[in-house]
Amino acid sequence: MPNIKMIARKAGVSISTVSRVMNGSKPVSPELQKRVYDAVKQMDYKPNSIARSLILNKTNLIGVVVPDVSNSFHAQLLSGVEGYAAEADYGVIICNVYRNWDKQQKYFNLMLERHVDGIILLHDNPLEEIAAFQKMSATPLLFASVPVEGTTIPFVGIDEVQASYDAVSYLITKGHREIGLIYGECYALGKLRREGYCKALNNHGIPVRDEFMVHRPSSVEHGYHAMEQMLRLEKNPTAVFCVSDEMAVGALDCVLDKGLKIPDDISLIGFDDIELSQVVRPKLTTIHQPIHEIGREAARLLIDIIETKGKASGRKKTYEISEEIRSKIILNHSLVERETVKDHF
Amino acid sequence: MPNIKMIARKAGVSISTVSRVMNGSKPVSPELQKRVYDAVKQMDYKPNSIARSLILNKTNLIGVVVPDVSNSFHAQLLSGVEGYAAEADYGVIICNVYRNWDKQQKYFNLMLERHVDGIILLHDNPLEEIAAFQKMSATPLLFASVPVEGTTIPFVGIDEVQASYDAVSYLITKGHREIGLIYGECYALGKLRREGYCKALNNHGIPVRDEFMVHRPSSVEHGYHAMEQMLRLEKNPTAVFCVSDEMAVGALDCVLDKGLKIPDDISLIGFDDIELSQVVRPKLTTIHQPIHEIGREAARLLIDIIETKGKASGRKKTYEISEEIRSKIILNHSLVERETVKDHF
DNA sequence: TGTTGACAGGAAAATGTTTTCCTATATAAT
DNA sequence: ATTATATAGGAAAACATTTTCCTGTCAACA
Repeated sequence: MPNIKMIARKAGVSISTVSRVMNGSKPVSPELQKRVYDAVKQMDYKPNSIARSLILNKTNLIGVVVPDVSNSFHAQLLSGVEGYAAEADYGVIICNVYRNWDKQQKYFNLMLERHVDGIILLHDNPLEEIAAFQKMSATPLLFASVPVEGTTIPFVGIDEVQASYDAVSYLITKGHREIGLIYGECYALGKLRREGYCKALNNHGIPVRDEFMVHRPSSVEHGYHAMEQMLRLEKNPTAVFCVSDEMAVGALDCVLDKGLKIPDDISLIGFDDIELSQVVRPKLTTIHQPIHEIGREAARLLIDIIETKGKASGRKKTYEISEEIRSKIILNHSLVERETVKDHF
Repeated sequence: MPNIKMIARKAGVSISTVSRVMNGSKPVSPELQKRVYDAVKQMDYKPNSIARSLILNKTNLIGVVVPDVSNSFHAQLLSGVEGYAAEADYGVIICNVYRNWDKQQKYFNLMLERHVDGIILLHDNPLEEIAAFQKMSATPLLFASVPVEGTTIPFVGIDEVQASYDAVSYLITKGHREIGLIYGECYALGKLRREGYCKALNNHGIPVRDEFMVHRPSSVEHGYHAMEQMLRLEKNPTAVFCVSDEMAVGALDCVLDKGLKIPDDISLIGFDDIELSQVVRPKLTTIHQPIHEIGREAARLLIDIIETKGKASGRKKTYEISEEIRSKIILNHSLVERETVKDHF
């Protein structure tokens, strides 16, 4: 692979000139420009981004810390991130923590060593770890899809409690009054979605009943078990709100296995609108999250922060303000009616 | 962030000594070692991997070129890759070509600029592009899950024709003689799986009929349409082999929509055993690929090649041999019987 | 005692860029 | 004509490492 020195020699100019031509960082006479371009083309020169990174202190790399890439939701989000990042000439490196939060520390160190320009977090990190990280490095962080409370770290996602509220209100509108909740163990998400659930019940004068709320890790299998537990109650709910489609699918399986019909015996509503929900029979009514879009916006905002931060290294004031302004992006959710909810009057 | 110089100063030793202690590249007296370790701990020093990469000409980064990360199959494979890579201290950067093969070129350039240590390809690349790439750089390549013919590039995956053969033989064993094939547009995969299909029919004295083979891009939706087309035949097949679970799920949907029963009216068998296949009703009988494992093995083999290559830069002979030996890893597939295939005698 | 060898550790080169600093030339202004 | 100014372009520093080369000390051996 040719390097800048070889190009300089071939074009009969100095190294500086080649650099200037490549980056347009200072005017160069047309004559020399041409000589350089010719040499570049002939030798198929590509600047070594490592050397660049070293001196510019910028890697054009962002890290995505993801609980589990093989999970449909995360994969889709990741795809959104990658899409925008690629357009903006950033590379994406993935840190799959396999829902094993201990790995987090290892990955944080890795990202520090690699001098990633920014990090997108896809799960609710313990705030102490975040704080510890921020103490060590100024690398911008951003939460996507998981709104962690008690931090000023930028966020992009949807209004979780409103979305849950909408889901449950919809069930109520359809005449349901005994409404179960199956929610996940993710602290941030679980709490907010449960909050929306309770709020909806309260606003419609329906008492919140503890036995109607079951709480499991988010997965198809746990959704199944959660529903099993729910069906052991003396009186079944007529509708169940599952806080993720994964769990909803498991719950659906369980209901069918018990010989009950959906939506005739029990209505079901999910959350996320992942691919699964359209494929399952009956098709799942659910809250749609613009997952891909969340990923894209997350990348956009993060890169924005990275670049304004870079520019403003002299004048700090302006940067902080502009970051503050755009530090929370809430995208629209929607309810998509499919086949798992039925009137109940 | 502290650098090696600061550590050296703090420990009262030379830069070289710090480096030697960090890497164990040359013996250092216990006394100085301790001084260095203390300084490292106190200042929380982490070697800058960029500077390292620059001088060692090694990034510990591998690229994965993936048609579509949000696709369940690819996401799972990626997760396998990342898993092994992380253990071996490699980072994974993703190149999502969105099934848009033009982006390929852009990504190849990007990887060259970034000096990735190796690349895993997850789709059947035009061989000319590969050849062009190899002309420009010695970066090791590897195909995972897609066996491209006519190249010596290492491969990790399953025996595609045998697997298809097994699927179709299974249907035949169950008494089916009119067996449809829905296969994808991916050239390498489509060709091999079709080959297995034909071979199975031939070996059992069943004529291959053109109208029983329909050919569409691989997706749920296209699976649906493919099945629609198949059902317009004067005489329907009694069983259909879909060359991917995605298509099978679409096909299943279509059959159900037409008011037919699965497996009573039509048997269906898929390929891949992605998450979907267990969640769909009836549950899909399919060929299981060890997807995650393929990813892991791909990463393992690639990294192996990278490292032996690095070591052997002096003596080239041994490297080439050892690479040749292990350049194709075929993992075991299996047939998983679920609910979409029924006897037909 | 003098010579050889092993070996710990430092100085400096090398990696491939960008950018600062400087020089020399050309243009404009007095 | 002389000075001032802009500007094209080169030399070299800087980035954070690893590694080669060298020096000096100490032990072993003749």
